[in-house]
Amino acid sequence: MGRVADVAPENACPVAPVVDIVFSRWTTPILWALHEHGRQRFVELERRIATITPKVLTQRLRQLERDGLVVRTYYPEVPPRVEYEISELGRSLAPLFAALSEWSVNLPQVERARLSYDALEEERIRGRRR
Amino acid sequence: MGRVADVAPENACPVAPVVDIVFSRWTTPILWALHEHGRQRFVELERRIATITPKVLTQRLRQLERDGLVVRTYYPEVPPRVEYEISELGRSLAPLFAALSEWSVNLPQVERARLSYDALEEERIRGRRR
DNA sequence: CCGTATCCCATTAGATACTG
DNA sequence: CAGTATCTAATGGGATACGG
Repeated sequence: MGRVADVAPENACPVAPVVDIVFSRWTTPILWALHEHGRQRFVELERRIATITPKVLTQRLRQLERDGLVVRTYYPEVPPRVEYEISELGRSLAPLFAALSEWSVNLPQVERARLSYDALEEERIRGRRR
Repeated sequence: MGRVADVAPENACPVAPVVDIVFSRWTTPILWALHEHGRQRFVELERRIATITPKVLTQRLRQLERDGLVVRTYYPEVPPRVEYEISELGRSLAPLFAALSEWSVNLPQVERARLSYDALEEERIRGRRR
């Protein structure tokens, strides 16, 4: 038996399922908005995230609701009112978001790494032309 | 001045840039593999991740290298040898990965939420047909 | 207000073949 | 071994219009 090939794909990276749930597209700003500003209506989220379209916002909110991270409450008034809030399970993500936020102190270092890499790239290309 | 509209898109969610860097597609299993099994060659990574194609693996490794999270070392031998390892900056992600790993205890709860949601959906649909 | 429906386009990934 | 090149398939998101 090999040391590598017998690792099932899903066991290769145990944190992958969590990433799929929490960091799939658009979910971070949505969860962040709900986490920071509490219970709010559809339009508020729409305005806060600004670049998101209602279609996509709906899709992602449904997904988060299905995963139990967000609670949707519908008030059958005229005009209708819908409010979204983070669930208890969603709130349990707080340490994760805190870790994420703390790591952002390293963003300048990433930026420097990129500049350095791009500079070397540029040099490599010019070297080839000679 | 509004309370919502004047928030710049990039400030709406301060952790978004970190997510883009660390949790873009395929980066999690790659960083995990390097974090868990240390310095290793291209083929080893390829075999470990199994479902990734060499093209995509190359693309993501280049991105991680450019962002300073991974270090690539080329040995001009025949046949050529290339080794990848996590950088110091990459290692600073450890607490983040730990938080992720800890949160995975909640995966069963997510699964239960999904089953519950789907059951209600099914019921709603059947209710409509009557 | 809170979405849905439809169409279209762009990015990304898979398949496959090939090279220094 | 460590990639690159090319083509194609699919997924997802934007624009727009409309409905309960």
